[in-house]
Amino acid sequence: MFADIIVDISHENLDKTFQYAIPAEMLEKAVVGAPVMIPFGKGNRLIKGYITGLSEKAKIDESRIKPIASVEEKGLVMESRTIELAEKMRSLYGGTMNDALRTVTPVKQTVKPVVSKTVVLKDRDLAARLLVEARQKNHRAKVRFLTELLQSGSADYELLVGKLNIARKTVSDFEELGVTEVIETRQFRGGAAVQKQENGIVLNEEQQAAVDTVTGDLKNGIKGVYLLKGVTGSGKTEVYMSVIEEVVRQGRQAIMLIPEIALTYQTVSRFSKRFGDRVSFMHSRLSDGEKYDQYLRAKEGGTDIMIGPRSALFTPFKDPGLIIIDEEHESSYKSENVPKYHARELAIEYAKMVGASVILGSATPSTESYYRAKRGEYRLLELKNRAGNASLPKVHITDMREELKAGNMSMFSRKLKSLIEDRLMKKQQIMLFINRRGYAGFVSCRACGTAMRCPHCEVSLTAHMVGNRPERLVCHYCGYEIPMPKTCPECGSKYIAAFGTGTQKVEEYVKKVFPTARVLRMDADTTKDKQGHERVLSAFSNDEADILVGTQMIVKGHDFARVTLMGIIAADLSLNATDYRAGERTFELLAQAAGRSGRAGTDGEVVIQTYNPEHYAIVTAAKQDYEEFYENEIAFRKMLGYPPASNLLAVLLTSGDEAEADSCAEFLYTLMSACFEAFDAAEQVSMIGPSKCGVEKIKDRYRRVIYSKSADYGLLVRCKDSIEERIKDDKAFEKCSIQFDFNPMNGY
DNA sequence: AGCACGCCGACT
DNA sequence: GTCGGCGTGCTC
Repeated sequence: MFADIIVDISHENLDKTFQYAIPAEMLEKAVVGAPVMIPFGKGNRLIKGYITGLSEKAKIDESRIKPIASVEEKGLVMESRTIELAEKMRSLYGGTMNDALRTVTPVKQTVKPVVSKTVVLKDRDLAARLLVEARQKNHRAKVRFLTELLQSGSADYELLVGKLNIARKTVSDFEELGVTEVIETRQFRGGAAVQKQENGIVLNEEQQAAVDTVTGDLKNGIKGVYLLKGVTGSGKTEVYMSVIEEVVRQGRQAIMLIPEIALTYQTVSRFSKRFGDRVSFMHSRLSDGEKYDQYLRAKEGGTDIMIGPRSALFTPFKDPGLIIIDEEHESSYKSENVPKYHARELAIEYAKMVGASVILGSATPSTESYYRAKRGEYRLLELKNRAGNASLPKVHITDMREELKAGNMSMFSRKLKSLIEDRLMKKQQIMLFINRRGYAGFVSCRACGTAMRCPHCEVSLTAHMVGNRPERLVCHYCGYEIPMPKTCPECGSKYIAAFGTGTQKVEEYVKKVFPTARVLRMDADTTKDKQGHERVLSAFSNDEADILVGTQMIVKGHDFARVTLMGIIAADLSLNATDYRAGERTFELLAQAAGRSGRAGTDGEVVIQTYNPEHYAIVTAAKQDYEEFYENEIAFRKMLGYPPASNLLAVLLTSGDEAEADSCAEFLYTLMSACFEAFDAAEQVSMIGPSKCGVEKIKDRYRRVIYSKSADYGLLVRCKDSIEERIKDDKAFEKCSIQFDFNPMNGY
C-alpha cells in the first residue's frame, strides 16, 4: 500500500505529492488527511506531511520509494473534504497546495495558555524621578503607567506595550522605567457558560416566509443558494437564527460568516441566548490556542454553530448543512493573502461539495450576487419592511459646483451649515462622514465637477505627486498618461486640483466654524488601541459630544437615537476611486449613511455634498432605491466587461529592479496572449496592460499589472495554470514574483 | 525549504 | 596540494 503525501513546505518545486510506502503496522492509522512524518531528501531528514490519497500501485520505480516514518497520533486528521476544499481553492485562486492547506487548517497545533505578564517595580527612586520627567514632558501614557507602578509595586505590561509601542517584553525594555523583574502568569481561558433562554421571538410575515422557504427546501432535501435582501433593521438576524435552529434540529451544523471586526456584543448575546453553549465565536482577539480549541470543539461535535470571519468557513463540522454569509457585499470576504480566495464564492463551492444550503444576506447586495439572483441561480428572498416605526430620512443633495459659483469656498454647503446650526441649537446630535478609504488622489474641477478620467477605462486617473504637486495623471488600468492639466479640459476653469480632505481637516474646520460645539473624531488614528473604538462610540452615545466626525466606521457602528443629521462631506471621494467597484461602494456607503439618521422615529435629515449630483450612485442612494442603482450598475459592467458580466484576472508582477519589472511584465504579457492563442480562445479574451500599479513601488519592489477579461472564468484559470507551469523554472522570471488575483476587489 | 554535489580562491 | 565559498538541482 502506498500513500500520496504533500510535504509541509510551501515551495513551488514541492507543490506535488510524493509517494511513500505504508508499513503494515500503520495501515490502520494511515488514512487520507492524516499528518505523517516522512524521511525526505538525501539526508532523510524527518519532515511533516499530509496524506492526500492512497493507492496500491507505485507510480515510480519502487526501489526509490521510502516508508513513512510515523503517523502523528496527536495531530489532527484532516477531513478528506477539507483537502478537497483546499484543492478547489488552489485551482480557483492559484498559489501552492501548501498555501491552500495552510489556510484551511488552524494556525497552531498546541493549546497555549494565555500569558499575561506583570512587571514588578524594584527601583522606586528611579521610577519616581522618571515620573516627574514624564509629567514635565506630558507623556500621558508613561505617567499613567508609572503612577500605577509606584502605587501598587507592579503593573500589567500590556498597558505599557500598548501605550508606548514597545514590541519586545524583556526586562531590558523596562529597565529605563525602574523595572527589574518581569513575571509571567499563565492561565487557561475557558469559554464562559451561557444559560440558554427560551426564545419568545415572533417573526413577522416576511421573515416567516423567508424562513419557510429555506426550511421547506431543507426538509425536502433541496440545497440552494438564497439571497436574503433586507433593509437595515428588517430583522435578517431572526431569519438566520430560525433557519439555523431547523438545521440543528436535523442534526446538522451551521457556519455563519460575518465581516472582519463586525462581531458585536449584541450578536454574541443574541446568539448565546438562543443557542447557549452550542454556539462558538471566532474573532481576532482570540489567541491561536483558543482558536484551536474552538476548532477541536467543532470537530468533536461539541458545538453546532460557528460564527466568525471568513476563516470560520473552515470549521471542521461533521455534517455542515447551512452556511450564512452576512453582509455578503463586504470586501473583507476576499483574502488579501495567497491564495486570494473569496469566502462567498468558496462557501458556495463548499456547500455544493457537502450538500449544504447557503444564505447570502445584505441590505445592498453585491452586483454579482444580485445579478445571479436575477438570473435564477440564487433564490431571492426579500424583507422590505423596517422593524419598528423608523422612517426614511429626508435627503438633500447639494451641488458643490453651485456653492463655488455662489462664492462659497468652504468645506460645507450652505444647506449643511444651516442644518448643523439648527441641530446644535436643538441639542440634537450630528454625524459628519468623510469617506477617505479607496481614494488615491484623483483630480477634479471645482467649478464644473469634472473628474479627470481615462478615456479607455472609465475610471479616474490618479495623480502622481512630485512633492505635494500633482505632475502626471495616470490610468491604473491601462497605463494611459497625461501631464497634469493647468486648466479644466471641460470648462477652462483654473480651480482644478487633487482632492484631499482628511478627518483632521474636517475636525479643525468644524471647531473653527462652530467654536462652542463639542466635537469627537473617529478614524484609524484615534482608535488605534483595542478599546479606542468603544471609547469614542460610548462617549458619543453618552452625549459627551454634539458632533462626531469620522470615516467608514461611524457608518457601520451602532445606532445613535439622538442623531438627526448626517452630513456626507465628499460623496465623490469613493466614486472616483480608481477601480470598477467605485459606484457600488459609493452606493453602499451612502445608503448606509443615510440609514443612520433618524432611526428612532424622529425626522432625520441627510446632506450629501457632491460635485456629481446627477451620478446614478448618488441619486439612487439618496432615494434608497437599490433596484434603480442596480440597473445602472449592471449596464455599466456589461458595457465594459467587468464582473459579473465578465471575469477579470489581475496578474501582479513585482521586482526589485524597475527595468526588469518592465521587461518581465512585457514578456509575461506575450506569454499570456500566446497562451490564449494556443487555447484557440483569443477572441474570447481582452487583455490590458502591462501597466504600472497605483502604488508603483512598495517596499522597494516595482509593481506592474496585467488584466485579462473573459466571460469564461475557466479559461482564465487555465491560463493561470499554464503560465505558472511555463515560468516555474524560467530564469527570466527568477527575480520577480507573480501573483494571480481573480475578480479583484481593489484596483492595483 | 534544506541539503548534497560541484567547481574555483587562499591556506595549515 | 586541500579547505571551503555558495551556485544549481533534487527530493517519492
